[in-house]
Amino acid sequence: MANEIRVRMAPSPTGYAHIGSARTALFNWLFARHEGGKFILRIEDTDKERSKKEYEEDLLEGFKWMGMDWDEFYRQSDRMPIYSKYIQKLLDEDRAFWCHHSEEELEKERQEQLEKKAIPRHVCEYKNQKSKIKNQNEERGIIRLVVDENSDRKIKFHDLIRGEIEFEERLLGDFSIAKDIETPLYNFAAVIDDYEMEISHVIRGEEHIANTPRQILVQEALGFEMPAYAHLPLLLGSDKSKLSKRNGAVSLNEYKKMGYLPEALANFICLLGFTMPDGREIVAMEELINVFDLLKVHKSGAVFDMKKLDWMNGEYIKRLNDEELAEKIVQIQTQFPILNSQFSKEELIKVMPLARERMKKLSDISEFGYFFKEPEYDRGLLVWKNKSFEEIKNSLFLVAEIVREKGTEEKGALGQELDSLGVKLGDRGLAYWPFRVALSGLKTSPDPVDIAEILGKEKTLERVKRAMKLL
RNA sequence: GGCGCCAUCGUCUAGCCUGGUCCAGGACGCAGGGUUUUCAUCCCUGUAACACGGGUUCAAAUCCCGUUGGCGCUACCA
Repeated sequence: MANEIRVRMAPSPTGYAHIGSARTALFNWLFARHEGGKFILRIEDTDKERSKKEYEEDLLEGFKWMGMDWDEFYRQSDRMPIYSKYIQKLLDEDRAFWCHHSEEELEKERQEQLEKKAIPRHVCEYKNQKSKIKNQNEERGIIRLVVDENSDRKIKFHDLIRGEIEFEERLLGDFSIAKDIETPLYNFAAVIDDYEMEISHVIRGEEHIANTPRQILVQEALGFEMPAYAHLPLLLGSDKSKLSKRNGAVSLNEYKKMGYLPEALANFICLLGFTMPDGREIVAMEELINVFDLLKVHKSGAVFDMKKLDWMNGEYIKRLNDEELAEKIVQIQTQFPILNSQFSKEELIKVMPLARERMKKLSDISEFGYFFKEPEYDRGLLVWKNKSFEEIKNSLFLVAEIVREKGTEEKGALGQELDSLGVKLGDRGLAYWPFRVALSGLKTSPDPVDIAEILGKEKTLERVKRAMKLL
């Protein structure tokens, strides 16, 4: 039991699930599964003002969508009595004290320190009068941990990814651990939870490195053992700053809406921080679990490149068969409509062979609306190179005759006839282009013979006639 | 400002620990070409990087020191 690997993802429900938290969760999960340990999900909702149930559900849904499962689940808000017990203990032992400075006073002190270029810390005079004030809880204040401002000790810890990291204890000051007996602050609650849940490895984002010495001090005050630490590199926006709503950290839901496959997204995110030993890039989660190694996680931040995500998503789409791809499109259509026209799954399946290799995202199916609805287009589009309307009309007329005679079922036969028509007209494009535009209404689309096969003889003929009328 | 983390093509990275096989390899992107009625797919070619300066060494992307730069933290948020 003592040696069991236990890791935790501790998201705060103060916003929608986004790429950054998904990556942290994924690495925790990967490590736990690789080691045969436990993955614990803990919702850090002590900030009552900002935490929302709605966000929590989004987080849970997002993680599940990405394929993660968890072995244990907690909410900090359900554990308040536990924190109170420890806060009281620290207070009783004079390891912590009530600070009665107002926020204005603290803010003023901070400003002065900044101006004087002094150490930005709060060394509180109340810690020396603690016995006098101890019982006046009704007086407005905050609870701080006693930290030796004259210490010459360095607080050290070993980071699995970065090696030894150290901070000077005296620079910390008497930092806050709780607003009151009932309300713990992050650096305190996190330590208590990690201890109580017997977390063996704390794997989190690099932005938490600076919090670590404070948490170690709390551990020491309470006599807890230090867990192993691993700080993941940051995920960056294209401006190289931490990925946030402003530079593109859209919520997981947005990616779902855009038609990214969870497998592709998860695969891509994992590559932003970890490289397969053999260098492969398209890898299933199961394989990643097998070879995952925290020690090989990268140190420097990685820019989230949407273009490469698109490529990878396209690769995943290409690996799906007609039935599977159609099913995924139908699913997303019911939640976030991506196609204006009505269609049945059977019709969709027939379109898949043509659409698949042209799609990067599921929502790209919207470019194939002409399979389900007559296209609208300008008649000028029907014109191939510098040919006249008469020539185009004639070409269409001959194409219609071929379709009437050969039907659309046998692509080979239809294609052959079109080829010889091309020879007859002295220009293959003259045979193909108007036909293709008549069917799709677009200047770029699949081969008209392929479109005709899916549309069927009747609809194909209708569209060719309609085009001729336009000319 | 203080403290900390990081530093190879535009981007993701391999190589660095155990110096020579690296005038630095792969992927995305981009450019050009081939196939082709257009597009996509596919194939081929090209593009482009060891942040800088010192050292150590016969030899440095790799080891050491310094500089610069980027980012993070610096809350009665997490």
